[in-house]
Amino acid sequence: MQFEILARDASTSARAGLIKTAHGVIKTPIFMPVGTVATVKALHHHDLDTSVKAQIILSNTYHLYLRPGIETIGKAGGLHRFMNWNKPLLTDSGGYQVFSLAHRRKLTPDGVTFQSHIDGSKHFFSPEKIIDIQRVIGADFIMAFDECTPYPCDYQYAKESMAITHSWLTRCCNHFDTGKAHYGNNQTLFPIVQGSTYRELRADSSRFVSDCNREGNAIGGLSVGEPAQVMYEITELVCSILPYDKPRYLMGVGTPENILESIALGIDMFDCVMPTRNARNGMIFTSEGFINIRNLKWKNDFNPIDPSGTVFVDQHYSRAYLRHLFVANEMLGPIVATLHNLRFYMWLVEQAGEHIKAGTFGVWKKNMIPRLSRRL
RNA sequence: GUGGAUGUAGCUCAGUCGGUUAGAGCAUCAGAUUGUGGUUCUGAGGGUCGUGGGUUCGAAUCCCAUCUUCCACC
Repeated sequence: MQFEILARDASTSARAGLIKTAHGVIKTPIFMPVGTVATVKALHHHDLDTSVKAQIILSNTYHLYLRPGIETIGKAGGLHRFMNWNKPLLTDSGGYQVFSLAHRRKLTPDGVTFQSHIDGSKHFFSPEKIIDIQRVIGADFIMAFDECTPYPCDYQYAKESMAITHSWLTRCCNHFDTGKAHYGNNQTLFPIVQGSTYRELRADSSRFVSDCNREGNAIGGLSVGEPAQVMYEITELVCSILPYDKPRYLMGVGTPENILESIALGIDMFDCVMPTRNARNGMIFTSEGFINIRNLKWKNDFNPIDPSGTVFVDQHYSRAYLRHLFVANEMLGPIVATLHNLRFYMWLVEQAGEHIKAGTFGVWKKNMIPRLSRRL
């Protein structure tokens, strides 16, 4: 993996660049659609590629490990071949899922025992095992095993949790460095900064992560319920410590507003379920605000879904029709909404990149923020 | 015509021995959703208990009349 910064904004810490991987080049800042179980729900690959213009998608170690199982992924020749997606992939380590989904989990310094949310079967994840699994999956970007602390989180717990995450990180790096990729293409391991909302812990964790000297770094444990202002303050602090010349990935963020604000703080990579999950529940994000397409006020609105949208469904279908699809519980509703929302998110980060290169990012962002967060 | 059954929210139905402000599912309306358990989750509006009398401290509930719908038999 190689990272090149092409331009930086004068009025903020935003930057635009390129990440080169074995499966293609990614323009940053980038939004990565979430495809938890080796599918971006509601879309087939052709639309994801040519309509959404996704450059990289994210999948999940915990989910793939439980189903279909690592043996199947290995026999397929890795996840790229299994799902026939030839662009870059990133896998989350499963740290987040073990704590948000699994039952009866038990955390020890060695790792985590837990029961599957699918069938209750018992499993054990250690840093070494998570690396081994992600080697078999074979994504271009793989994540260290961590604990994502909840919010609020008391200081003592956050400190102890961070210490465990750091020890796991050291083991992840050692195991990663003594192994090699299975399918000939290089993989890169991103460590994750934790430390909850405590500046002192976040600074410690940022230094620890920086000292791992990996090709890129991630920030975890944010957007878990804390006020947006707290998230921005922590992100700013962490970005001031993480190396400037490596990609920074803010995990799990966020709303369109969150993304623009975080780009301004120096973040290059994002992933979030919001555009896809909310699409399936009828929430449409646009450059003029967001709409709940199920609302009665759209019943006889025959205007395009998004007049300024950049994907064919935006002009091809009316709001009244999309509302009808949702009210009738037709599967085309979530398909159209997901296609729209993901393309909007991609458009948003593409625009951010263009404005950074043109030197107009600060003004553009200031103009966009109040429009993005209003309800239509 | 006779006998039986039926009637409670927009729909389908609960409602105990007569006892607090008559409930549920669906539908409607609105809200939520941040490293995806999402056809999900939360909330709201909606009632002359067919109608009219009666008994009772108190009736969706018991009694009488009447109307509706359905079934059976003449």
